Formats: sequence, structure tokens, C-alpha cells
Amino acid sequence: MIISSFPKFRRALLAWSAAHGRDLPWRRTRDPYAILVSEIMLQQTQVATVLSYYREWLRRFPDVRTLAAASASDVLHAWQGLGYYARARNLHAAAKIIVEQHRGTFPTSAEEIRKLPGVGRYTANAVATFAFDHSLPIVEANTARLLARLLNLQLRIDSTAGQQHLWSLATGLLPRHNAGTHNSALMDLGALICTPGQPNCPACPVREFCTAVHPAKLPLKKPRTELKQLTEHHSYIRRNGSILLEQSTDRWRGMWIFPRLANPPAAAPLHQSHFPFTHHRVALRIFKTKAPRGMAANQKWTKVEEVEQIAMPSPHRRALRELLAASAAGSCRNTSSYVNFNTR
DNA sequence: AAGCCGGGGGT
DNA sequence: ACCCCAGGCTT
Repeated sequence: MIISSFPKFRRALLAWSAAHGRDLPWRRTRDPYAILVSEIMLQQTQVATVLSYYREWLRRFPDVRTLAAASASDVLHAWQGLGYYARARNLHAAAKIIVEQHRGTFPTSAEEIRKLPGVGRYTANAVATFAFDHSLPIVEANTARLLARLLNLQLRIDSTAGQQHLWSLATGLLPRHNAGTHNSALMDLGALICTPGQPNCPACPVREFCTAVHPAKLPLKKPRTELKQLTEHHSYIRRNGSILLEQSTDRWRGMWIFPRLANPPAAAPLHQSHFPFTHHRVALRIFKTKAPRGMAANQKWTKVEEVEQIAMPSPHRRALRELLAASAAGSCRNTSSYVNFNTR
């Protein structure tokens, strides 16, 4: 890309986005709180997944004061199923900081926004550019791919040097005014035309500026680390109409899971399933065991009617729904065993 | 610089 | 089975 061609690039990009850009709910507001919510949710999470969570979140926590006043368990419950739960804890903490240290007024500079927990360079600039129209660059998955192809970048985009090239170009392309629209257009182009698999180059409004020789082979990335197998054992303990659950202290911190079982019994598990977890493939096995004499401090009996009200990670949530359904069906048929091998 | 953190969608 | 995703934090 030649610097003198940047104005032409911007005009072509803008004309395209006016006709083909996406209409997304967080673009229909300038409320920095709502935009921050969307940006945190969208970290490593696809737009289609976020949509329903975003609407429900703003219904439950319509403003920063409501979120700051909410309980940690309510916040985690609203995030349930989205993954990367530290994001929810950070967003909650950020709301408290804004209320307690900024008197409820959202900070307007990217520097101040970036001091909030869970907010890095991308998210700070995104909120500043979309909420306040500040002329700041953004580089995330869509724009990184697009810019790497424009540059025919032969560096890995997840390397320090590669990142420097991307942020540098993103900065150079910025207009003085209406940067929010410009940045949205870059993302849309990456998401709709300059796609990961086979980019739709014939439909690209800026193809004349692109130097990629083999665009489908870009961007370069570090090869993924290999998957490791894990097996995790848990207990299914029912008493009257309740189930014993345990609040996790490490992975899924603060969420409720089946109690961990150090020594699995020889009997067949009631439930088995598999789920991916970062670079692991976990076999989840749940055994029927007897109620313990005492209860650990992080455990509690939860009524079956109330399990939907507490935050559980997706694999345990799915297992619980399956076990309850099997249990209900089993009691109707008056059987006592409901072994379920859901091995996928 | 590398590892860690979830879960679902698309192919 | 893979790869991908509006990243950030910790080591």
C-alpha cells in the first residue's frame, strides 16, 4: 500500500460499507457501557454467538450502575455458556470501578478506558472509536487478516513484529473524522469479503490496493499445539429433590459443577461425554455415589427446580439436563438404572 | 515469547 | 476432525 493512495482506499471502503455493511445492535447506540459490553463479549467469540447474550445482558443490566450493584453469581449466570468467564468477572469489576472511582461517568479517553480490567489495546480503542468517534486504530481478527493480505505480510500475525506492521497500517489508514464508521467498515470487509477460507476477491472494493499473491494462504499463524487427552470424574449425588453441587475454585471459578471425584468407582458411569477445552479433549465421567457425611465449604444442595438459576459451565449443564431427563423417564418406567454412554 | 482461558459455528 | 472467532492476562 502506498501512502498517497490511502484517501482513495478509504473512499472505496466507505462506499462499499454503506451498501453492504452489517447492521448490528451495538452499532445502533453510542452508549459506551453497551459498547463495552459488546466488545468484551466479542473477544474470541463470533458475532452470531454474542447476539442473544448481548440483548439479554442489557435487559438484566441496562446500565453501569445496575451491573455494579449486581451479585457475582447473577453476573456469571448471565455469562453462562459464553466461555472465558474471566471476561464476566472483569466486566463486573470494571463497572464497580466506573461507579466508585469515576462517579458513574464512563471515561472518555482510550488511555483511561484501557486501565479497566479485561480491556487491552484493541478493546480500549474500539470503545473510544465507536462510542466517542475518536480517531484510533483497531486490529482484531477481521482487520488483521485484511491488513495482512493488503501488505502480503510474510510475518506471523501473532508475532510481535507482525502485530507492529498491522497496527502501523491501521494507524496510517485512519481518517481524521468518522473513524468509527471507517473502523466498522474494515471489520465488515474482513468478515464478509476477506474471509479466512476463500476470500471473495472479485467482490472486494479495495482489490486494486491489495498486494497479496496467494490471499488464501494468508495470514500466517503459529501452528497450534497438539491436543491432550484428559479424563475427569465427578459425582452425581441426589437426596430428596436436591443435587449436591460444588463451586469451582480453579477452572470455571465461581461456577457450579458436579463434585470432583478423586477415586472413581469401578462401576460404570451414569454419564459420559467429551468436550474440548483449550488444547485438551476432556472425557467427562459422572458416577452415582453416596451422599458424604459432611459437606465441603464450597458445596451445597440445590433443589432440582432451582438448578437453572445457578451458573454452570456448558459440559456440566448438558450432563445435568441429560441426567435429570433420564431420571424423570426412568421413574415413570420404574427402572432403577439409566446408564447413558454419550460418547460422540 | 509462550501458555492459558470456553464454547459454538462452519467446513 | 479440524479451523476459526471484534483478546487479555500471567508467567
